[in-house]
Amino acid sequence: MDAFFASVEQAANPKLKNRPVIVGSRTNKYRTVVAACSYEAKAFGIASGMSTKEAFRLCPEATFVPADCAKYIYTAEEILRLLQEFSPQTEMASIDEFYLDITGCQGLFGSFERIACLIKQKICQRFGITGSIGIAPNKLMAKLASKVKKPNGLVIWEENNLADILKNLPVEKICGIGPQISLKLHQMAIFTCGQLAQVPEPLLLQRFGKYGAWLKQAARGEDTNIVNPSAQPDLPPKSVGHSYTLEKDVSNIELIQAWIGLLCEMVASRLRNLALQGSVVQLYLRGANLKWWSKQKNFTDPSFDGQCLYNRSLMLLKKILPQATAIRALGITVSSLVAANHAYLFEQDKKRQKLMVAQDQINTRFGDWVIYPARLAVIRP
DNA sequence: TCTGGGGTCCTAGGACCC
DNA sequence: TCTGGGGTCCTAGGACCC
Repeated sequence: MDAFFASVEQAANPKLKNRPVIVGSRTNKYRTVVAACSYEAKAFGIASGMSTKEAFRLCPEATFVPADCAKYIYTAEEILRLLQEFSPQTEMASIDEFYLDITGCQGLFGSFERIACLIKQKICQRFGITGSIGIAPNKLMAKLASKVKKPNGLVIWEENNLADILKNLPVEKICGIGPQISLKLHQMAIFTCGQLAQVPEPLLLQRFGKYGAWLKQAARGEDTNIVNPSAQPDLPPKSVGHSYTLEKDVSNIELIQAWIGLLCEMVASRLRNLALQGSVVQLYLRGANLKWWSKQKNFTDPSFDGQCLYNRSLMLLKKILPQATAIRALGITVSSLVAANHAYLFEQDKKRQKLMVAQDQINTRFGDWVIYPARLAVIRP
């Protein structure tokens, strides 16, 4: 999808149409970055990942819209259903990316090009937004092709043209080659996929480990991944976390603890909602100097109780705190997730379980965090 | 004047076991 | 007193994605 979050907001609110729109994180308007921006905003030089401060410097008249993830997830799932009418082999790869295996679908809908046009037309009619489509022999190349002509593009690559297309393509255009890998490749005087494809595999294996074999394949436009309809985002997650950048750097230990407590409650309530619990707790802190510290520990006994996660986090905090002074941001992630177990032996655990259920019910009914543990009151006045 | 928040996967080194 | 070879688990950290 093109500028997905911003496009959805523009489609939902006519006042935003044809205007520069910046979608940013809901929690904090000032210390945040651009999650998505409309093409009208891109014309000012605004891009995803840029700090909102910089974005407003480039375009003071841009409209800021806090991200409304529920709206985007709903739209994405509706788009998925629409795409499934064209091929059952449809995979939702992220909130705004989909893969369709349309092998053999020509009999039903016509040529590949016609299928793509139909899809674009239906999405536009139904949601008032546009997407860009790439058609190629595999997922890696289709994704690349889809980015060539944004927005509202359609690019078709044939197998026998791939070598020509890749010959002068910068390596960093390939999905999976990020800033660090491309820097290393540049240092080896490798700048294009054509050059990368010529490098002897043993050299790549030596420099990049098993990743080297993948690099060589990718540079040749090869990709063995198949469109996997079961790889839907509703598979249970492997970790659940929350992080938060504070309005101002904080040195007061009680405030830091309270923020950790709130994040633990947020993570715990999501775990309960997913019917999961986790034994590994990771605490990470970011200092005023932007340096990160993190500690994790496996507590073996999994939990979805905010109080328990909080106590565990404080043990980790003790190990980090001597190195950190003023804190800019903090985060909690729980992993090693297993299905939640509600069979409690002891009366106190049964009571605690009832308390958590009540807390979740109240917060679901009356809004997030109308009720929370009293120790968080210092940051939730 | 400072770059958020949600994830996944991989590697390396150390502790520990047989 | 010194020692190999196989393995698992834990923790830290890096790299990537949207």
